[in-house]
Amino acid sequence: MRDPRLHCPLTVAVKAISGKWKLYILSMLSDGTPKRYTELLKSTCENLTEKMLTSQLRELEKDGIITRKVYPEVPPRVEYMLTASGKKLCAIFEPLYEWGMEYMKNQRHEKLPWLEMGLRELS
Amino acid sequence: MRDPRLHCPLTVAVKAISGKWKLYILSMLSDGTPKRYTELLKSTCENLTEKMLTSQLRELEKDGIITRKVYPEVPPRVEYMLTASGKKLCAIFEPLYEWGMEYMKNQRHEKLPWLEMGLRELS
DNA sequence: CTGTATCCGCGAGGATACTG
DNA sequence: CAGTATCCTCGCGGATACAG
Repeated sequence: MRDPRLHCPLTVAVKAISGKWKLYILSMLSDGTPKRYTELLKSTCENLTEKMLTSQLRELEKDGIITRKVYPEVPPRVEYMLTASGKKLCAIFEPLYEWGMEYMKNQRHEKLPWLEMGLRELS
Repeated sequence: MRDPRLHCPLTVAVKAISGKWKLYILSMLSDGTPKRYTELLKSTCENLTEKMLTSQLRELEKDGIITRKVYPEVPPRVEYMLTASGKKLCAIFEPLYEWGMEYMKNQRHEKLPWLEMGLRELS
């Protein structure tokens, strides 16, 4: 907490979504239906490892963006979903998404199979 | 460009503002008046080094978010300002800023001298 | 099924010195 | 004034193995 940038709400907000897999997780949860651990782990073709998924989920939970619900069953079941704060956050993604579209057009990134894997458009 | 996340406009947008000093620079430029190199370097109490400032400015320029204008004078003068794209980006910061405020309230980060140094509120 | 526990490589970011 | 050029540190993220 020495870094005075962390006293800026804007910086804090950006940091909260800057983890490598956080946008992916958030986009998965943004449809409102709870998702299980394995569900999140498997629905990306990339090698999102268990350690990474867990660490990102823990940070999002600590930041009050998602909730973690454990069902006392065998085998264990854990579901993740957005909090009210997390839903507000996802709502802000829309204009950012639009900006990113413009950006990519201008930068002429290679032809766009953008959303065909994992990262879905936020409704 | 192997990372398929980079095909997602949202991810791309967040990456574009994720450099350590980019929000600081953008907030400095957001009032519309051009800023000189030294001006940006000095107006933070933290040790933002020349190398860091330069690299962040270069990336923002490459991403079409800011422009760099060199005046052929002695001593040299260089001014940075937001592009149209950069202004659109800064406009999106407002809701993010608001979200960050709520976040900080809930997290009870230490009492708030947030903006007293460097990072100013975006108008 | 849903996680920890280690170990490690790599690259963003930092310190310092030098320059047109 | 407005930058390069080097070198180095540090921790994020990845690979793999193990556990309740």
